[in-house]
Amino acid sequence: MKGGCCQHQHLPRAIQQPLSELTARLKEKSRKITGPRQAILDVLRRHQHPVTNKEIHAALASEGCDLATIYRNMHTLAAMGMVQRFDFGDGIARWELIAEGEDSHHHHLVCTQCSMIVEIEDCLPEGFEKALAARHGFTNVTHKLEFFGLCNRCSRAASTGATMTVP
Amino acid sequence: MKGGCCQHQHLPRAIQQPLSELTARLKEKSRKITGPRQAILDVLRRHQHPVTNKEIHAALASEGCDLATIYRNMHTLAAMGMVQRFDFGDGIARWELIAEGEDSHHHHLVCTQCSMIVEIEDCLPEGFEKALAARHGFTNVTHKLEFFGLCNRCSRAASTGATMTVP
DNA sequence: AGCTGATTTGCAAATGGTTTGCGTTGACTT
DNA sequence: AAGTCAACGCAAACCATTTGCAAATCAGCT
Ligand SMILES: [Mn+2]
Ligand SMILES: [Mn+2]
Ligand SMILES: [Zn+2]
Ligand SMILES: [Zn+2]
Repeated sequence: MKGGCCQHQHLPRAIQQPLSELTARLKEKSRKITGPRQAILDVLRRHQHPVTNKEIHAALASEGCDLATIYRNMHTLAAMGMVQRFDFGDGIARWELIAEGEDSHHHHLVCTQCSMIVEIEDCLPEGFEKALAARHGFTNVTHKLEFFGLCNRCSRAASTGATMTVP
Repeated sequence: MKGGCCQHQHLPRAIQQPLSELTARLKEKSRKITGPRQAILDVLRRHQHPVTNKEIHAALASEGCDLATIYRNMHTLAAMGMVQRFDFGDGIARWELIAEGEDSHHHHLVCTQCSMIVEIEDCLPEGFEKALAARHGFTNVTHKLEFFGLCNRCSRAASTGATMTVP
């Protein structure tokens, strides 16, 4: 196992954006810069992987706010194009901050055992989606793609029959 | 618009299996052949696209059963490998019958306007998933991939500014 | 700094899909 | 035909998410 506290892979997608830059984007769209809003953005800013509303809520230490406020803000931020929603098929929304003007489209590789997440930059081959759209007469075609499997640690644990410990 | 009542694309995936063959599979796995079970399988048998539990429930005409029974049976059938679950990101489970021994892995192209579904046989290029797994030290990697866009009819309606009528 | 009005929040209740407890029914074995 | 246990119906519970409403807060203006 190579270096660090955990073997989570941190490919920093949205390069750490200063909070000030994020609130500036709020102001541009004439949204109020409230306490909960800043706190939520600050949590997102510090996460490299998609986080659930509940996780955001838990991460709000002192400056906590109501869960409903988080749900409402994620909608607002998504409509503003500041966050992107991901679905891993468990019916729970996950969110990731989007850097200004960034092409946020990407995918993930999720360990079905320990929930470790790896950011994936690979995507469908060039033209794949376009050809598919043309073939079936569709327009504005996008896709959702997520990978699932056993991470290094979990597959080793499974093969040795060791008792799993969720990190 | 080429022939037929609707332009839904029916690429018959699970070739119409006789109900008797389906119940036989139940018997093999020593599961009781009940009324609800047969009715559910019969509904699935007649659908070419993923259906929700609610849709199955509605399709059960006279021989109706409780919604809870459908939920329980879908779990059972999934565990037996007779149905496969699909997720379109709206938090609603959708199910499709799997032919005996069939490789059920496939994807869909969904119209975000009218919910029309097209079955897609294309998949990731050979080796794509394997390479990704190797690169990140994962094993048993699978993926979920669904496409979304505007179908022919809906994109035409959108461009002409016509009032939409959901078929 | 104080006033004002629209936005945002907290709280609690409502939703909607899904799960579960429990007593009863009924499919299948003997 | 009788016994057994899976499966069912019904109602309540669960859980993520949404929503109504009154109170609090932010932003712009005097
Ligand atoms: Mn990501
Ligand atoms: Mn299908
Ligand atoms: Zn893992
Ligand atoms: Zn359509």
